Amino acid sequence: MCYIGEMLKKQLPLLFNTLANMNFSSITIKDIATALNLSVSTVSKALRDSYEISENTKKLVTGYAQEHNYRPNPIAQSLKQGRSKSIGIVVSTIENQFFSQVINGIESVAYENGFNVIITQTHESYELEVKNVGHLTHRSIDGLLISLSTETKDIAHLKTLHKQGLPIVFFDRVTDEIDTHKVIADNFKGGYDATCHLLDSGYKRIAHITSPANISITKERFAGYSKALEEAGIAIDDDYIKYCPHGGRDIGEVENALNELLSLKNKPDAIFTTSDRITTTTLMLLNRLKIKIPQEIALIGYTNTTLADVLNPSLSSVYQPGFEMGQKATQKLLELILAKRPVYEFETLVLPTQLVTRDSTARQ
Amino acid sequence: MCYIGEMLKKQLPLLFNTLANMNFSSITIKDIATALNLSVSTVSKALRDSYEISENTKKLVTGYAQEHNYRPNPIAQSLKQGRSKSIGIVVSTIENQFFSQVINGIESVAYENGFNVIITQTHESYELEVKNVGHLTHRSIDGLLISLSTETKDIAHLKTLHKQGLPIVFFDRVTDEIDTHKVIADNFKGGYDATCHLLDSGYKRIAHITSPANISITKERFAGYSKALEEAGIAIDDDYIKYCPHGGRDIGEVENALNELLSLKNKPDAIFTTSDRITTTTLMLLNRLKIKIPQEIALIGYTNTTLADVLNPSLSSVYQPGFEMGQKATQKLLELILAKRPVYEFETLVLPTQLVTRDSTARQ
DNA sequence: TATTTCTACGCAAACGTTATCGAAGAATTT
DNA sequence: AAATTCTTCGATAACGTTTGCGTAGAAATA
Repeated sequence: MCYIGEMLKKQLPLLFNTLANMNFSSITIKDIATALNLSVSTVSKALRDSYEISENTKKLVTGYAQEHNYRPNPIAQSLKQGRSKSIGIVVSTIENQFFSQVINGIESVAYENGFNVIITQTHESYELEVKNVGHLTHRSIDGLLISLSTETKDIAHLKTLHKQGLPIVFFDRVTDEIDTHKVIADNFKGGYDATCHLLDSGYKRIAHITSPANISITKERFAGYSKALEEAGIAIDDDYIKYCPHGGRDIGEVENALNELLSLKNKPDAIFTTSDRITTTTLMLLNRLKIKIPQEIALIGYTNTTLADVLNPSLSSVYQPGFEMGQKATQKLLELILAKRPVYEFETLVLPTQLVTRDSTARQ
Repeated sequence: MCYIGEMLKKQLPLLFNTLANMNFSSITIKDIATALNLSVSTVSKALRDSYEISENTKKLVTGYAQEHNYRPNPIAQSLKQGRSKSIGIVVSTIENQFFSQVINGIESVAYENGFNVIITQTHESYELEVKNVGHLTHRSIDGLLISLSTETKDIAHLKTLHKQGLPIVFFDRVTDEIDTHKVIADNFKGGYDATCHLLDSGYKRIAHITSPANISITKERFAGYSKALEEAGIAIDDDYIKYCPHGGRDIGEVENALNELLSLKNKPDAIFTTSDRITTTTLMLLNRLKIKIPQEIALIGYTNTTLADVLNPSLSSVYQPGFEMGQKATQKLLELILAKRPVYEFETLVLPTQLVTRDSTARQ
């Protein structure tokens, strides 16, 4: 029909390319081919340094490519090769500094290996987790890094993918039901150390506000807490254990837990909290209630905020190596992705936590 | 060659699909076509509800598709349509709560409209900014949301893309040199309000620790600071203005700024800081130096940390509507992306900041 | 010189879509 | 009954790559 239009299109491919379909990846292999009077396959092979191509034409092609800033279209490559060179991440929320540190670790390793990352957030919702995982896999990720949401009890959505062969590495909140690499902090020791520290500082009625019991970190940290109490000859009091259904996502659930603790006949003299949000929210609520820390109640908790030092009072905390966790998890995932043959040997890396004692647990 | 292998491949496409090329997007249009004895084009049109297809076959196809959980391969769609339904984000670091709040706003709007996001971080490095923008555009993003790094002075890398027609929306740290939509906080008013508050509280020697002068937010906030002082009849003292080259990325630069202020003959009695990192680092350093806040020096700063209330002392701050900024910026970007014809009318949205006064600026 | 092996390149198919066009048969109009 | 229009579908090309295979000519061997 529009002959002149077609003519122009042939002569000015670049112009029309940018104006028409908004694709900014400059020139294509085809452009190079026509410019150098070669076939696309020759150009492709030259760029990939194939033995089939002479040194002369290789130089010709790579020269022209560099000059015109050629970069292969990753979408086309993904389609052809069936892999996208990108990995999916599922965390509860990046507003949590622990997770943003993990993500920084992930990125550092991923970028180094030519992979890019796609970050999704569950906001502690099972439904969103399923949805995100679905989105990610349909965007053709090569592998998945996931920390389960607090709501997640059924992991069928992940089992299916795992069976289909999608490389998955769990970090932080893991599951026993899938056999693959996992990277976690030493949650048992974190809970144990925190509780021991409280005991050593003279506290005896130690409460525990934590995430739902179904997620791994809750159980592991609780186990450490229990062990420390047991060693000190103190019985576990169920009244002292409070669970926040959403891991502290809502202030209300922490408020309820705290109120229940404060209305006990035998009020706790110390609280050990897990999860960043629960910890900082508890601190805020205690301050709001004008309850002196640590004089009336001591507080120690898991948190990765860089502000622990400058909180009121400065907050004793269990710090997790988030950045390192991200790095390690990504390394293990890349091992799976790049493996020539199926991997059947999996390991669980346990990274040390760090107890930092500050004013909120000062000895009375 | 391997006839039996080929036979199997035809009969068990799904199995081989998953085992061979690791693509998990279940079945393809072709699978549906062969299963229903239709052509691929018919199936494609049926799925897209084309008028060319009878209701009968439409039902047949969509039924089969649902049953077998068909989902179009987004990679193939991207390649075909020249757009990827994804938008790129460039921020300094997601560890900064302000930016993670912005990102949450971005995601909320993007997902609602079927777009996914790719987040990249500059860590305040110009080099990384250029690199990230390059990566993003070559991954065929449909649009870009960017807050410039503190190091960025030359924006040639963005000008080129903008000229080529890539939809770009700036937020937070913007530039005059590119005419497009921008979403910023009312930085002038933020600086003005903060300074007025200090003046009202009786402080007179007000220092200012801020980001490099080349980025927009620095200038705007400084203008507000200046205006407030001017109205109060106080001359601007250059000795009181300190710039942190990396916006507080390194403790050292904040430490230098603070030391210089503290060694002045006429020490400031209050400090107004910009940027989350500078603010919290200043607080930490003052505490470390055992300088009483606000008795010796008052402190107010830009920060979006949810912990301002519970810092020691609780921190007066200028809060920016991060989530809303992300939402607005994404809405404007989607307008550009989805526009039928080129857009030439651009606007700059200015969102109100919120001054929250707390103990760190209490009246003396 | 006649045959074989290299060397260096092009053809064509494929990845999963979408879109243009042509066409067979049915339904409608003249 | 003949001509036209609808309806419904399929063949084909295209997006930008990669790759197996075929092959022309040069080089090496017999």
